[in-house]
Amino acid sequence: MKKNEEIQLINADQKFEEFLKLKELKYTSERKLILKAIFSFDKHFNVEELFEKLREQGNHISRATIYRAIPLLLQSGLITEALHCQDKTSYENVFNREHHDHLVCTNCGKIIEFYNEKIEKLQEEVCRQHNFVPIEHRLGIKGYCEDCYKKLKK
Amino acid sequence: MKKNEEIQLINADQKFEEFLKLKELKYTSERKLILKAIFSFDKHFNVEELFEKLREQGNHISRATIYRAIPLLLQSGLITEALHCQDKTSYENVFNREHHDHLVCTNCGKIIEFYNEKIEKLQEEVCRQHNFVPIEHRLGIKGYCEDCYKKLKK
DNA sequence: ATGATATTGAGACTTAATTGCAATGAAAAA
DNA sequence: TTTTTCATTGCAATTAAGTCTCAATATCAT
Repeated sequence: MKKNEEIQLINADQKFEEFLKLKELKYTSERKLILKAIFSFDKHFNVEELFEKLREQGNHISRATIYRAIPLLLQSGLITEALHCQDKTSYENVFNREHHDHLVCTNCGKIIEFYNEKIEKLQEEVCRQHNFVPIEHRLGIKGYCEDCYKKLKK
Repeated sequence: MKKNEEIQLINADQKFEEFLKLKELKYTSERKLILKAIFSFDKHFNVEELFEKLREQGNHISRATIYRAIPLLLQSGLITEALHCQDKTSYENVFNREHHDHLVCTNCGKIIEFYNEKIEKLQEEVCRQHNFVPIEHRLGIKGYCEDCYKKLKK
């Protein structure tokens, strides 16, 4: 684990602990290990991958426990549900990362992240117009990445 | 069925037929009935609702057939997968309807549609910057609608 | 250290979605 | 119109994600 990842994990750990305390829930060793495993992914993961990763790390934690931890991690804001790419629900570690939106290539699956300040502002404006209080948003644009488009044109 | 709905159905019918012909597939009576049933929904539906609707209309069409028709309808552009609101996958009839994005209340499930020209343009710009060719996009903002926010504040 | 209670693991269960297969039906070819 | 081909259908079996139950266990406030 890289140095800065380690620091992030410690901070995430704290945040999760505070969240759990607030809800009068317990910060069990299983939950600690799950959080740690999440940080060993580059970014995206699904439940099955998380289960496998934990086993690799020598910790057998039941799927049920993982499924039960997910809503807590979502609520605490440490992860979010990722763009519904294929079949399985997948999640994204978003702790201490900037918000961003996605361009998803429907051909090769490549994901390009982007952030556009103006779009963000306009969204806030739309919410105000409808007296809507936003929590989070997700913008996904499906299409063809440069390489795939070239291939397909041939 | 209202007059304009009828006309839309006829056009959708044509579009679906063309699509199937192009793929050397058959436009069966079952597929016709499924399309008709979709048009009798205000807009959103899921497979179970579609199955029920068909039964109400006196047509017993098996779930398998419906499940097999869905990808074709998606590919033909007559429907799209709707914002993943709760558990079941739901779809949206988008034939001849203006594109729009969604505000989704996480408390009561209410969906507010909106369209913002500037956001659309900015998205196109982002795509150009990344040499990305968009097919479709989806923007969903989760949060609290006016009523629910008032209730929660109390 | 103790006790109240949240949490865990295992496996049964639920439910959405897919698949195999024999019978059927659409539509191109004759 | 009839024949022929092969996509399509319905049913039931199957898969797979996710949830639930319950006895045993672990956490944490006191």
